[in-house]
Amino acid sequence: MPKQTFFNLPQNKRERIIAAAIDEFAEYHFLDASINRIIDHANISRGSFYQYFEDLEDLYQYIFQIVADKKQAYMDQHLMDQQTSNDIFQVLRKMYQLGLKFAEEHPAFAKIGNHLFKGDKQFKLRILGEWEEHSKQFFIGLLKKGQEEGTVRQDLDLEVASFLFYQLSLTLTDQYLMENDWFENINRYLEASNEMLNIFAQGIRAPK
Amino acid sequence: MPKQTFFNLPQNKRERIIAAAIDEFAEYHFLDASINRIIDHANISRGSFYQYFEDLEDLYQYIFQIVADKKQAYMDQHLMDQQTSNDIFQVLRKMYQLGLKFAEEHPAFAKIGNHLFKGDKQFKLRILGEWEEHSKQFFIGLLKKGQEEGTVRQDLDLEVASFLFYQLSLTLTDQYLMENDWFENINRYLEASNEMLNIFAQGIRAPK
DNA sequence: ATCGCTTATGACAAGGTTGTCATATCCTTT
DNA sequence: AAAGGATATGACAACCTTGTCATAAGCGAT
Repeated sequence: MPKQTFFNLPQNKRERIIAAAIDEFAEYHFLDASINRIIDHANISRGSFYQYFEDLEDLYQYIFQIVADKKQAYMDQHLMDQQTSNDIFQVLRKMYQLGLKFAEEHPAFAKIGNHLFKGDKQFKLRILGEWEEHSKQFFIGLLKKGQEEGTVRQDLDLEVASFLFYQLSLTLTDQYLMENDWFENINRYLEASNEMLNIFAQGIRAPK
Repeated sequence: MPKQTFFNLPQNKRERIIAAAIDEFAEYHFLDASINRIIDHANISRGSFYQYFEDLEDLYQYIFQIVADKKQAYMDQHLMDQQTSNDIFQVLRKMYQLGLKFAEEHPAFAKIGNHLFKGDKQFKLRILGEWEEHSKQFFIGLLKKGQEEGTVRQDLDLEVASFLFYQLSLTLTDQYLMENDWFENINRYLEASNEMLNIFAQGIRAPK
């Protein structure tokens, strides 16, 4: 957590620092980020930085919390507005869509997340803690529900399917943020996510 | 390409340097690798390094070529030994399997490739050139053949399916090399790759 | 053994990084 | 206005990085 001094700062200065940090962490993984670039960009002195934060990781955790909150709020908001259909295929479709749209609307935030997921495993664990495990369990729960309702094959390996859904949503966002890697534009990515879910749906659906 | 001096070296010294470089590039992406660590590990002086190589990228390209050749040979060898079935699902299954087994048998090599695929896009392009595009076209060709034979749905978006196959093989290897991320051991990964292909197969197969 | 080519060496410059600290400035309260 | 606490500053040490270069050592042929 940043020191009290940071929160005493005039709003505009605080925001300048936050903006500089977001830019830095969007471009570089935490382990490659530089305090020098941040203080240059934010126009504060080296000494000040250490008056506000313990070190770079202190700042990173603060920024990452902002990102995580933003994404959480985004998902909550948009998953609500349309009444949550009980169809698990609908839920998954919506999640993929929202993931991509969040990346489109908040590329810097998305890039920060992306660096974290792609980069050093130790660091990822330190920042995310149990989050990834929860996420995995969420997917498994969703699929289990599908099995109980009879819409998902009984013999499906839920762990594997959950791996598929989770990893592919990360890959999709990653590729999108990479810019013109596989697909041309956001719409093609949305199309692709849809088609992928069609494949999955047909692939895991119970036979009639 | 390394300078002539390097190739004039006594074999054992050359191999010491290659081994040190492989270790370094297996642990760190090229952009994070350090000449200092390599020369320490190889027990040569700083000056010697520059007598053998233009710079670190010169060495990297040399090492990467070794890795690429090794993998190519591995694939060729094992795709041959069992007569190549014409079934595209069989081919894909075998490719996933071999990818994982190569990573198991040659973890350092696999890690080097992995760093390349996960890391900086500019650098990846510089090293791989058109390779990724060829790879993509290979998958598309495979699927197109399936469509012509009537085993793959006509309305399948081949670009998306190809994305799926390509990215997932990378993800699978990546997760395996990360050690005990999703699945416990190599066998569980092989199982997972099989189950994933079952899902895909059912997902893209033409209706009877 | 001396000449000459090849190889080896580590000190060095120039640039980057982080964290500290003595000093200066600002601002509020008295 | 003066005192005192909070904030700002940039020089500095310590450590890393890369690439160069003058010098030294090895080694084969004459």
